[in-house]
Amino acid sequence: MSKLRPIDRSSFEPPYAQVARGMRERIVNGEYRAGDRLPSEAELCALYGVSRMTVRRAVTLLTQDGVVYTENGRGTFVRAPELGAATFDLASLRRLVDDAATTVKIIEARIVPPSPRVCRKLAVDDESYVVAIKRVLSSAGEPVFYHSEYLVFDPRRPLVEAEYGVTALRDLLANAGKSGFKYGRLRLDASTLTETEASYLAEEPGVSAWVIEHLFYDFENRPVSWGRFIGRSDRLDLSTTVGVPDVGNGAGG
Amino acid sequence: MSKLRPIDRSSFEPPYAQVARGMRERIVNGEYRAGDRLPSEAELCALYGVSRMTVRRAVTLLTQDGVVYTENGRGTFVRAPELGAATFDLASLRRLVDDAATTVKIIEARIVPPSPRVCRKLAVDDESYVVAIKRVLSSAGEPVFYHSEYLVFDPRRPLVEAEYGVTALRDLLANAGKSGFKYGRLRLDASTLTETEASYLAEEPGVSAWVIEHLFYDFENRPVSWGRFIGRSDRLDLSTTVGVPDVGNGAGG
DNA sequence: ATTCGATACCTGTCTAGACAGCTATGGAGA
DNA sequence: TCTCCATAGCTGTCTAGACAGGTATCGAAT
Repeated sequence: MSKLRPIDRSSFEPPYAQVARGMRERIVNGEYRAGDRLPSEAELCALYGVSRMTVRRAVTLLTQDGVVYTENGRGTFVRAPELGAATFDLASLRRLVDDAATTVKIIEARIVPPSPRVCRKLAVDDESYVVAIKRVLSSAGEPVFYHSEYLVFDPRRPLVEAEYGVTALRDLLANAGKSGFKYGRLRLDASTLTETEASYLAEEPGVSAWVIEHLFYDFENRPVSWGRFIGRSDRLDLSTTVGVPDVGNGAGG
Repeated sequence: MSKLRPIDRSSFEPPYAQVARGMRERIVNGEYRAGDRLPSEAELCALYGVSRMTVRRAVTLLTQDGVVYTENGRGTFVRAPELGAATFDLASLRRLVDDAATTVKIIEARIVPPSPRVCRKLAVDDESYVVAIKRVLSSAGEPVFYHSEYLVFDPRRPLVEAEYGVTALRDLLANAGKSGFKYGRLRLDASTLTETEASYLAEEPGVSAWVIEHLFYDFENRPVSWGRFIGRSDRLDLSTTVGVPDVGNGAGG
C-alpha cells in the first residue's frame, strides 16, 4: 500500500477529488495495473479518512473516465486501455466558430423548391418550399468550411436576417435549441471535394475532406433543418486518448 | 407541475433512475424547454418522495447526458442541444471486430528496419528494428479494413505468433493494456485509398476512406506500437445524437 | 438615487449508518 | 469426492441531516 498523502481539509480541492487524484496517480505510476483489484471501498475509507460516499464519488469519477470498472460483489479493478472505447468530439470545430477571427460569408440565401434529396431528408413534399443557405467559414481570411443548410419554410414565421449570419451558426454549434430544435442527429463522414466545393474553399477537387451532416428536429419530432459542413481533412482535428496518460489528465470534474 | 407518477418502490428500476426518467420525459414532452429552470432539488424531493441524495443522483445522470446543467446558487436548467457538443465513438468498429463472421488475414509479419516516419513515431533510431504487421479485416468474406502496425522490436521478449492474429487485434480494440500498454493516442482522419491499399480492399484508388491512427505507450511512457486502420468511408458509421430524442434515450446508466 | 447588508433559496459537499444483492470460500453432510 | 449452505466481504442503493458557499432580493441607511 506504500505511504499515503492524507486528505488536506483546508485545500480548495474537495476530498472526493483528492481521493480520485490519489488513486489515479497510483495507476499512472504503475502501482496498480490493468486488471488489478484496488482496495475495497471500506479500506479506502480507512486509508483516506473519509466516509464511504466520498470514496464512492471518487471511484465513480474514475469509472466515468474509463480508468477503472467495478464488479458487484467483487471489487474495483483497473481497466485496460481499449482502442474501441475511444470517443471523439468536435472541439476543434467549436474553437473555430468561437474564434473572433472566424468570419462567415453568405454565398446564397433564398427560398427554393426542394430537391428530391432535401424532400426526403426534411420529410416535405415537392410542392412546399425550403430556405437554402450556403455559407463559407473563413479563419484569418482563409476559407475553411463550406456549409449548406436547408430549412423548412414556414410562411407564418418569416425568417429573419439574423438567421443567416455568424450568430445563427454559432447558435447551431453552441446553443441550438433556442431556435426551436429539440434534438439533432449528426453523422461524420469522409469524402472528397466536388468541383463546386473546391472552388469555394480554394482547393483542388478530389482532395479528401470531412463531412459533418446534421439534421435537427422540432418539438413535434418533425425535421426542420438539414445541412452539412465540408472542409479539408486537416481542418478538423479528431484526436483523443485512451487509458491514463501522464499529463493533461483531465481530472477534477 | 401537472400530475406525477410516484416512485415504484417494488420496481427493479431503482428510485434514482425512475426520477431521472421522469424528468427526462418531461423535457421530451416539452414541459420544460431549453433554458427553463427545473424544480429545485428540495422541491423534487417532496415531489417524488425521495431523499436529496437520490434526487441529486438523478440530476447528475441527466447532467452527464448533456440534458441539463446546474448553476451553483441558481438552479438546474434544461440545456439546449449543441452541434458542437456531439461526441462520436468507434462502436461500429468494435462490432466489426467482435463479430464472429469477421476474419483477419495476415499479409505480412516480419522484422524490418524502420522507415524514417516509423522511427519518428516510435522514437527509435534507424539502427534498431521494428516488427511490421499488415493485416486485412474481412467481414463475410469481403475486405473491409487494411491495418498496418509497427511494434518496437525487443530481442529479449520475442513476439509470439498470437501477437499477429485475430486475438491480438481484438485485444487492441477491446482489451489493450494486457499487452503492456498504459495508454494510447488516437487520431481519426479522412483520406483516400492509395493504389496498394485499394488493391487489398478490392476498391478503386482515390476512393474516400477513414484512417484510424493509433499510438500506444508502455508504462515508461515510451511508444511501443504505432499503426493505422484504413477502410472505405461507408465501412465505419460515425453518427450520434445531441439533445433528447424520443426513442433510444439511453438512460438507466 | 445609491449603496450595503440581512435574508432566503439554491447547489455543492460530507457524514454515519443502514439494508439489499452479488460473489467467493470453506466446512458440513451426503 | 461431491454437493450444498452458511458466511464473510464486496459493491449498490438510500436516508436524514448538516454545513459551506454562491445568487438574488429587498429594505434600511447613506
